[in-house]
Amino acid sequence: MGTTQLDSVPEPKYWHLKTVLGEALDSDFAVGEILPNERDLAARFGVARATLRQALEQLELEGRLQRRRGVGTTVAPPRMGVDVSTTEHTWPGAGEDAWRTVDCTMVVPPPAVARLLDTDTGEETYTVRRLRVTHGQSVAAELLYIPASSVPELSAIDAPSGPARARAVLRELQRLDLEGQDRAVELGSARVDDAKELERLPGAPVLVVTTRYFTEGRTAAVSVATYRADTCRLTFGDSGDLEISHHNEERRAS
Amino acid sequence: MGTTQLDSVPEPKYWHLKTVLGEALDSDFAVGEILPNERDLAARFGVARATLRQALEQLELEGRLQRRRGVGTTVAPPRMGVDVSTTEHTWPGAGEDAWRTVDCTMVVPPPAVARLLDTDTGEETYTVRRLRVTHGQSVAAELLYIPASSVPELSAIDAPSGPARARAVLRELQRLDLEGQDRAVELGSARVDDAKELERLPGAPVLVVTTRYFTEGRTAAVSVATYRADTCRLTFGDSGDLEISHHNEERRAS
DNA sequence: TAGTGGTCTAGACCACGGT
DNA sequence: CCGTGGTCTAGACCACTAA
Repeated sequence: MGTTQLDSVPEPKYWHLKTVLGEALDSDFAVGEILPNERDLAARFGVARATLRQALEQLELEGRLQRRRGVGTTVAPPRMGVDVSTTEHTWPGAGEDAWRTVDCTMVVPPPAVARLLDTDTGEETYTVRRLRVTHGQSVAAELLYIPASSVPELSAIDAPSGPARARAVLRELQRLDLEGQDRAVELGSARVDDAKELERLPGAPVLVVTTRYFTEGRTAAVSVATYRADTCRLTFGDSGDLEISHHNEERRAS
Repeated sequence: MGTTQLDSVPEPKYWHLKTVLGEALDSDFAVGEILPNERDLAARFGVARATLRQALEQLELEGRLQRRRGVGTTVAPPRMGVDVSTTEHTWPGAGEDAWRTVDCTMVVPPPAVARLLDTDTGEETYTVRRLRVTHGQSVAAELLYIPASSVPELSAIDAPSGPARARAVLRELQRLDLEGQDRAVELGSARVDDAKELERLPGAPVLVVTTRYFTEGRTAAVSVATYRADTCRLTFGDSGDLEISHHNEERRAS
């Protein structure tokens, strides 16, 4: 008889639903296929729509579903691997990387960034906006903060904004010796401006990659890049094409 | 009068709530302090409890709050930096790293892992369970999959499980030449067993770090480590002690 | 036992995308 | 215009923790 799992800890409905739906996605649906709408699905499973939505939210968080208002819920393709390795010791914008430079403004960086830059809080920095596009999709939005002291040659010119200015700042950066960089990844939620660039709703889960660029023993620039957490897998190294599934298999001892 | 924000796109209540609460956290609360309970807060802001909860969920996702059933909602400390840099070319378990080895079982790896290992689907592998503890907190749970072919010396022994067995497998691994490793990070939700180890509810957001260990041109082992996304910031490099805030400041052009 | 957060319901209305 | 997902409500009960 073996100790058959006592239902001493009954599984929440949405959790069970998520499992069932996940299995259905594996067996009965193709990538891109649209699911029945939420009201129908809820009725079919005999739960309230809010409960069904809780399950769908989890599956979306795991990158298995994509939901768009006014359209419907579709089966998401596997996450794409996005290389964020730090091996190449280059400044941002060097060579032709995957980033599209959008514009440049003078901005007072958030306190946390100011702390990294070791500038006075309230001091403005050049702030370059860039977008990372891969396979025709916007996967990340970045803000690059560069204190004026890092690019002294630029201080004379007056018009401190616009795409041309952005490229000028990047060009000026590359004249410095890049001594190193370090990187951190954490979970965040998309600010309204990032959300718009990434074609997501505000608050959507994102992976925030913070990079410090060092030169002459100090921090010359700080980049805060927000990657779509639903569609991206960040890779460090030469494994951009490996495929990680999103299944939630339980451990099965032999 | 300046162009006062037309409410052409009215902000959702929960989003506005999140902003207000976030500011209150900065100014009026200390780390560890407990907030009023959800029913009181909802009443105070004149919204339904579900709406308030949506705001709290976002703040928790950003690592600013911690909620525990039966206890209350507290202000979370800043996320801790956890080093996951790949620079040290060592096998897992070498030296004294931050991992605590728990046990070892024979498990059929999930298909995605089997694909990385290039084993037959359905083939069992040694599976070592480890826990990463930092500052007295469990921050990550790992499953290390090692095909029997990677540690041929072990195949004779019979008892294939237990902590002693786990250490034996790791010891055997370190006799191999580690030629390289690569790493990927993506968002996931905690499986029930990981959730228990991490003292979180099932489905809690986690950062999944997948590492491949190479030897002799093939993949000798694959590690799948799930880190608590609420309390951890993964660092790559020597920046373990830098502090990134979780604020959602908007860009303010000068 | 009292109080907390977690789950669930059955409605309602809104914002958006396509027809 | 209709159908979709997104937001919101006002309840209810459950699971957990601590006194």
